Amino acid sequence: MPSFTEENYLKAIYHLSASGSQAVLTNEIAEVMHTKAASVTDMIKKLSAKNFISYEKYYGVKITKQGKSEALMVIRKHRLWETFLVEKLRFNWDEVHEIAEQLEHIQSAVLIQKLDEFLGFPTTDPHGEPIPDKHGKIAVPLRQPLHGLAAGYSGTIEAVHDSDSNLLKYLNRIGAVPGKTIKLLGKEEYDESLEVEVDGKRLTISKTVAENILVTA
Amino acid sequence: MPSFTEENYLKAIYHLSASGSQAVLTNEIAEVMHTKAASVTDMIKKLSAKNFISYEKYYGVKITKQGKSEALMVIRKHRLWETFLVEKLRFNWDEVHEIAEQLEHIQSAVLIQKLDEFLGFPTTDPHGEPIPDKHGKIAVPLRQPLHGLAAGYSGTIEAVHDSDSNLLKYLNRIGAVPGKTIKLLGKEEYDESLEVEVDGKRLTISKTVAENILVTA
DNA sequence: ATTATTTTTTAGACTAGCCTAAATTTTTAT
DNA sequence: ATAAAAATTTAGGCTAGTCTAAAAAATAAT
Repeated sequence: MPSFTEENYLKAIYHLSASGSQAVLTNEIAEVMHTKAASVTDMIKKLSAKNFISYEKYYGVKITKQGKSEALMVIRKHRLWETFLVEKLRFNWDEVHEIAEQLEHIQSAVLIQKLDEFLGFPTTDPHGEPIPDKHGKIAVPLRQPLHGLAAGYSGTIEAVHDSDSNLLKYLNRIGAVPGKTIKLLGKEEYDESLEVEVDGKRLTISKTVAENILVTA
Repeated sequence: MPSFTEENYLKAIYHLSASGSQAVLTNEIAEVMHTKAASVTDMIKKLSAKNFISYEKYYGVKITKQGKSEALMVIRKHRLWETFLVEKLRFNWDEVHEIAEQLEHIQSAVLIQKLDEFLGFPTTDPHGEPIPDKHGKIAVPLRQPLHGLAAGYSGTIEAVHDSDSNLLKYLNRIGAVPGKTIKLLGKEEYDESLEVEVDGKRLTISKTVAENILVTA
């Protein structure tokens, strides 16, 4: 059974593997884990010995089937708990990430099964991210950052990145939540900010924000 | 903020303080923590430095106001989560202890407040134990082990000790659950087993079991 | 193609929490 | 009252996870 720390590393490596199909680099892991490269090297050796990743010195890391399965279970737990917190305990969507970071490490298969059932087997979490099923199967969402849409086109908001509370508060305020239609009216060349329409209202959003809004065309 | 381990030690010391009004001994702590006396001495020093306990070498340990408050918050969380698991997730009462041992360490005051509200501000957990309120106030239950009742008298079951799954399964089977009336028909001198009546049925229970059933006269 | 820079790994050290073995203090028994 | 036994503490060592500083390898630049 992996430790809390091992689970967090696996999650990070899984996410880094998803974006960018190359091997994952030590410094990339160090960055997202807010730790130093030397610490990452140590952990890499441990995870490698447990066959969660394959590792070649100075080259990088690839996640194994077993490692992916482990990571997906942690992600499943995280997203189910987030759903619980919002749907049942009436948390706002910007308040749940930190708490779910703790809850995702609770060890009990039957707990997660019962929680899933209690929630009515949800398929997405409050930020629109797909919830892996009990076999670790996850729907591959077809979507792109709002920024990638061509001017004049509309999209449906599928998901938003969940870890920044301030971003989520802002998105909530402007009504940019999953399910909503958003129209890209135009791009400003200078700073790549976007002119958009949500809920019949026109507004300008920065490039940074646009990159965190995921839409389907 | 105390670590998981520190919280577990504090809980143990709190419980040991409650029974027996003396100072708590190193070996007593070692026993309930399933650890060695040397390890306990180390931890005692740490908890003492943080003013959760007062400590005199070779004499023993007393819990401070601050330590008691900390322990009561962990107990509050444990009992609220147990209530959640049984009431909402439909766990049996003998399956929740281990999971609550993990959940009790989740750090978020607002989570516990919202959980409490979600559960309708329960005052006792599924085993009949009182749940401390958000200020750490706990109802002092008036009760005694069934074993202490005089022959011929009846009592209402208030609570049962929660940590042994097999005991709980057995108590459930014979109907000895909180709220029920139990009558002590007689004691067997030889092995101190008890003849009792629950649900109109007569049965014999061992001394060990009787000690774990807490009744009010 | 050789030097400079960046990335990664190794070496050595630290804290938390645990252990065993030995020393010390307290308690019990004679 | 002193010896024996039990309880407790100290000393030293272990693993997990982290760090800094230095060494080694890979990449980029001249």
